[in-house]
Amino acid sequence: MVTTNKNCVLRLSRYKNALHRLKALGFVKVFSDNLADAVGVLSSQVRKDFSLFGIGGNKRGGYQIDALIEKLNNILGKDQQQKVIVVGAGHIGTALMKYKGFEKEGIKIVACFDIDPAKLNKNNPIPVLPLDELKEFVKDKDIKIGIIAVPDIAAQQAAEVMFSAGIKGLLNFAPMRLKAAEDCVINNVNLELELENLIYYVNVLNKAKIGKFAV
Amino acid sequence: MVTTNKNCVLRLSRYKNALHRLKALGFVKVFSDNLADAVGVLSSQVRKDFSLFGIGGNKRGGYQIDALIEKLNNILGKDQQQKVIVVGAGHIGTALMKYKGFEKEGIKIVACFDIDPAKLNKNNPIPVLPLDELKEFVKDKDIKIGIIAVPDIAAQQAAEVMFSAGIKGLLNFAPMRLKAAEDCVINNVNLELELENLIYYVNVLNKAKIGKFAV
DNA sequence: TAGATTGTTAATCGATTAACAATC
DNA sequence: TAGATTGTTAATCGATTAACAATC
Repeated sequence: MVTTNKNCVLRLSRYKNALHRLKALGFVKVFSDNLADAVGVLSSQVRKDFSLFGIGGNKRGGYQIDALIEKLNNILGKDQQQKVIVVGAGHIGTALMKYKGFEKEGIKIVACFDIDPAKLNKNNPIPVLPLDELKEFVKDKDIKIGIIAVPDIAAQQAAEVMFSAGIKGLLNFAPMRLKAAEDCVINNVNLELELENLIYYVNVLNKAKIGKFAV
Repeated sequence: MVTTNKNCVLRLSRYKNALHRLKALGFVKVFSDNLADAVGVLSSQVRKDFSLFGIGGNKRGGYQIDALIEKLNNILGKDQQQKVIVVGAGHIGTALMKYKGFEKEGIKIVACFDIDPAKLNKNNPIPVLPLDELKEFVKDKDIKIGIIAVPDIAAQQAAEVMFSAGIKGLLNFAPMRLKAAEDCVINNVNLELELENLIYYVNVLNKAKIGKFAV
């Protein structure tokens, strides 16, 4: 079997975004070379990625942008609106509910759940409901994707409630590794880790520079 | 020169976090094997990572947890508090300012900057100041790390203001690639991309399952 | 000492890049 | 047709894993 690694799928998203920009500029077809430039990879990488997903172009004619966008949208599940729930109506959960960027990507946060009665609000545009109601809601609406925005201590339990309700993919903002149920995927967004990593590289660059002047 | 890749540095953070947990459980020393279990890698990976950074243990005696934490903290720049600024006092910027998780990692958001006068607030525990004041503030306080939490259209300009003020590392929440200044690092947190990627894998798993039953 | 663990070297694995035949 | 571009195969590169000598 052919291996389609995670980076490859991430690149598909980037190609898709670049294609939208190129289309907006009036382009109708594109070569692997153009797309490579737009995304910052090599053209052979583009062609390789496409061939892994069975996406073909025309020898000497490149790729039709519209058809290409459609194929990528299909692969990435963007041909239908994706409903997502959030667990945790704290600062991050609330920011995500209010964030406008998801809409244009066909992603809609349809509800938030919390255990704190003070945070509940049925009448919000995106309702904030008691965690008890999660299971029924998710089953009813056949939701597959959830976001964890609770404190780390509550995260594993939140994950288990979500898995038992039928959620298959989690985006986890709690700074800890969660155990995934069979057949489920977890992507982690660990802000502390990102900043810590950034600090390391800034320090390294800084030391390299000081070293350069000193030597 | 030895290559210390990005994954390796991320693992150092994970080792450090695992060591804190082990220490809290009363352990004083640890073997590469234990640490590997705790983080979910192989013991040879742990020893390799340590050797890349010149961290040694005792043959047959493992590693002293306290000494190891100290070395990792030193490498990761955690021996001093790291001051960070945020640009953009929107939903995400505000959530980050209120987020409690950074403190225990020695990361402190010291100010936020925005162009919208309505968002300014000098008297906040974390003041929200006009973008005009960023440069002086950053130079004065010798801040090296910044977070971009503005809409994508404003992100590149925000980055340039920050670079020109002396910021060397950016955590970028705007869903677009930014051009980094020489000697600067950018880590991207692209929420749309994370969700899109998650949706792909959930669909793949789902199709695989249906396939399994159908065949 | 015997047994266990490190530190390093060699082997493997997987992803990226280069090369080029096919062909439009 | 000649030239350009795809699609695929082979080469390279880098990271992970395995193996094992050194040694506590």
